[in-house]
Amino acid sequence: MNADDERRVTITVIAREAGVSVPTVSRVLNGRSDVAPDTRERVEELLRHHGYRRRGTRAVQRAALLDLVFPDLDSPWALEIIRGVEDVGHAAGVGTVVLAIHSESSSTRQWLQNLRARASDGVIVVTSHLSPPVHAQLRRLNVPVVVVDPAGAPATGVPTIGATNWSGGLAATEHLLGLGHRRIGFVTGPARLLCSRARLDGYRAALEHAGVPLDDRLVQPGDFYHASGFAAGSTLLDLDDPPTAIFAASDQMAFGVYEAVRRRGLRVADDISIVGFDDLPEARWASPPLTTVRQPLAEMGRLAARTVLRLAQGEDIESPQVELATDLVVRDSTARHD
Amino acid sequence: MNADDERRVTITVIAREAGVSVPTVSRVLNGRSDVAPDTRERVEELLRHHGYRRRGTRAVQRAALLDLVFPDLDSPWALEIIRGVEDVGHAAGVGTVVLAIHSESSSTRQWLQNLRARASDGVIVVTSHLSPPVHAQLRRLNVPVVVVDPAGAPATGVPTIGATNWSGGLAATEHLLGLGHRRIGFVTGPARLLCSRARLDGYRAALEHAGVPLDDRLVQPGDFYHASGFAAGSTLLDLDDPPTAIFAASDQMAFGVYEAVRRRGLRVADDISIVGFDDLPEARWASPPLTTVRQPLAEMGRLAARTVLRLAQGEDIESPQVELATDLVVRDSTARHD
DNA sequence: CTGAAAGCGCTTACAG
DNA sequence: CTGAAAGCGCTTACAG
Repeated sequence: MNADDERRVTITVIAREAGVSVPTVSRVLNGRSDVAPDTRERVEELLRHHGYRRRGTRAVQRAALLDLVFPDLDSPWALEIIRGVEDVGHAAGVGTVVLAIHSESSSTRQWLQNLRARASDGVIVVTSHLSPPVHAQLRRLNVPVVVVDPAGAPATGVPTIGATNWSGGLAATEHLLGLGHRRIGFVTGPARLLCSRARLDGYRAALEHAGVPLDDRLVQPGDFYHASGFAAGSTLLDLDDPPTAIFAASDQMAFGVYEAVRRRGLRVADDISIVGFDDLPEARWASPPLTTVRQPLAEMGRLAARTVLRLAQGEDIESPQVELATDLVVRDSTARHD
Repeated sequence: MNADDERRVTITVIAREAGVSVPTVSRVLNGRSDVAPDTRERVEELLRHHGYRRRGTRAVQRAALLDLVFPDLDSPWALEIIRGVEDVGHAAGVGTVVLAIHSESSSTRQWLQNLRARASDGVIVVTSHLSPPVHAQLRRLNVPVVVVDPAGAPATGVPTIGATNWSGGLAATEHLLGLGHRRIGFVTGPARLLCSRARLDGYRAALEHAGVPLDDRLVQPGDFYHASGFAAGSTLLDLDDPPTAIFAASDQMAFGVYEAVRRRGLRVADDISIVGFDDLPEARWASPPLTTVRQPLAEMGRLAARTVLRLAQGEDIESPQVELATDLVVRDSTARHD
């Protein structure tokens, strides 16, 4: 970052190359309306090409900063990602600004303004979608964006970092099949999220491959949160022909299923096997410790931070769409069924 | 923040008042060594008095930023506080920079430099201690500091925000006594932390008041983490005369005790009552849901953010040392013992 | 140890 | 729509 800082272009350079005056470049930068379209375009092109970033006085150097944006901060999930990003940022002398945009677009506008004033080096967006105008604005400011755990099809040109959700769903289900389970319940995530659909498809693929017929009643909807796991687990357990194992598409929902099991005087593992998805630290603390599909959340955060910092320095990245491997972690919530 | 921004003093003003040149003030600001002691003192006094904060060009206005410093990001605990701080910061248009300093002092130095470049408005330190030189440096930069959950006696003049740990320990123990328990185990936190000692004293006070003799073997050491809860719980359960209830000084340790109970083929509540401390979201997700002492972590974060922002604006705060009320939340992990 | 001078990157009136 | 001019707050040589 340092060597680069020295040779960083200033608006003086841009102005010279564009054949305009310094104030004109300043106006483009500030999104003023009183600039001729061609002039604006020429200047913007140059800004982009040089990777211009505002620097105060020569002496008052910019502080390195990274924005990490969550839809909400209501899951232990978020902390794992924060940890990964902070880790890499910290080592690189870059501060991590954490924020939850909830769903208000007004706060997004304010954030963009703040981000601009801070001259953030990059943005990491988790799960959520930023609207196209917001993406356009970030592009204008030449602030690179990386998406972690993309909710849907990624915006063109935006690198994404996810996990192999389909393989994870497959592995979890195969684990249960391997233990002799044939009636396996599944608690889904929100259908609008790509990762939910991939996990469900992995579950289905495993059953199909094993020649186990699909039973729609065994697939219950959830939203990744605890309460929905409890509800879905209750429904499954109260079926006339209940499953002998339940695979929940998130650890939190798996804990909800635990409680549904307990309420019925049953025991996890002994009476019914349960598998989760995420491998939050909580999975190890559950009683019994939860068998789950590990998603390397901290590592995803680390990779996202590294990627966005490289982009900020104008370096190329190898691959715009990355999926890190999931990994089945077998603990004590699953047992053989004969 | 806006009205204030306009009348914010510049180094030119300070220089004039101190009867020195602008470069001299600049040197003091940057901690250069080549300034006469009296000059430095006079200038620093003035800087402090005016609440000087660096501002780029008139136009390049500062971005509002807050630093939230954790020793580590390894507990769900941290997320609750982040949430509270982010909430208030966000509403005020202030970004929240989250960081974990682990224990390396080298990273602290780099952070200070970064913080200075960012012109952070304030620092919230959680649990950990900042060394006196660091405090001095922050004072020089005129950056206000607030400590959340103070580890020990607070540095003079630094506001702290904690919880009523003693009352919480008392309430939890009284709850168990009220259910008829007489042999009540206790799993401590790290002895060096103030909050650990307060919780233990609350436990002792309740027993004493109830005329229940203290038994040292019922008090087992822990460090707030899961593994220590499991170990301490195991020790307690294997006693010749085991307790009928265990109060763990953190939720995470309570979950460790859950597992020790399960491993022995016992059932939480039915066979042994368990109480935690914190009321992390996880307490609700445990099976059975955990009876625990609620610490309003998010609220503590919110108050810390509000306090530091007020200090940043030169406003006074009512009370430098605040303890928010804890609250016993009774769920399903405790039952009557006859 | 200190100041006068020069300069930095940027922005806002002010003209045209 | 654009530039020449003035100015901002700050810093770094350069002298003494």
